[in-house]
Amino acid sequence: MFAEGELLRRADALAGWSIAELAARLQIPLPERPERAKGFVGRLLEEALGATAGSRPEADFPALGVELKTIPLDSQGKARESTFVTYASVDELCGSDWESSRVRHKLARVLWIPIEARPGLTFSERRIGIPLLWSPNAAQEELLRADWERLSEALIAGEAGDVRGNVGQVLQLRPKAARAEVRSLQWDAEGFASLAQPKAFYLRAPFTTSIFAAANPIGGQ
DNA sequence: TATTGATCATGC
DNA sequence: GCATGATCAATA
Repeated sequence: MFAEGELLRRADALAGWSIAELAARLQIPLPERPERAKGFVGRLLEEALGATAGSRPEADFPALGVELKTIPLDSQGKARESTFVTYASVDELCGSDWESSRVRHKLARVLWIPIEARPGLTFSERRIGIPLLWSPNAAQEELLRADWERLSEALIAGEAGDVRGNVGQVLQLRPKAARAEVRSLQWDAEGFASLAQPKAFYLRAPFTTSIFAAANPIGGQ
């Protein structure tokens, strides 16, 4: 396994490539219907950088503790989408605090790879940007912790897991399932089971935008 | 048009 | 079914 610096160097070397060019170099065919290939760009970058976890519940680079995330940015550097972090299960949140939470561990070290995005762009037109190796600063971590605690409490308290996506300043809980009617077994604080809609933590787009803005102040490229 | 809820593909 | 990777698309 290589070091963090080597990972960043490899990611830097991809900047300027388009998604189509990178796919061609890796001999990976482009999806015929891009609108149905939601995870394609993320998997392509995993492949390009040698991530090992695949679909296993691990960091993408276990030896480094680094999580790889692609993020669609528009021409102004604004994130176009929220960022999936991890599933939220009531029983796991019950005995957990922020320090030991999966959200904190997932976000402890993230290699962000911006990908040009705006409606109508093809894979040939979507270029890879300059990567950012990030850990939350004190202010960012405080925002995340406050939201995580609020959302966790709300999820645990909610009888049917009725926390909506409008709660949370930088972090939110949203449904995450193949279909809207999917329900999964959850246990509450007293150990009672119930069926609830699976939910996951997401980073709100403005927060992700601010990560790049802070790292790339006005005037920087 | 930004946000929230829903969905698509893949590998066990 | 669940966790990985996200983006689509209806709604507010």
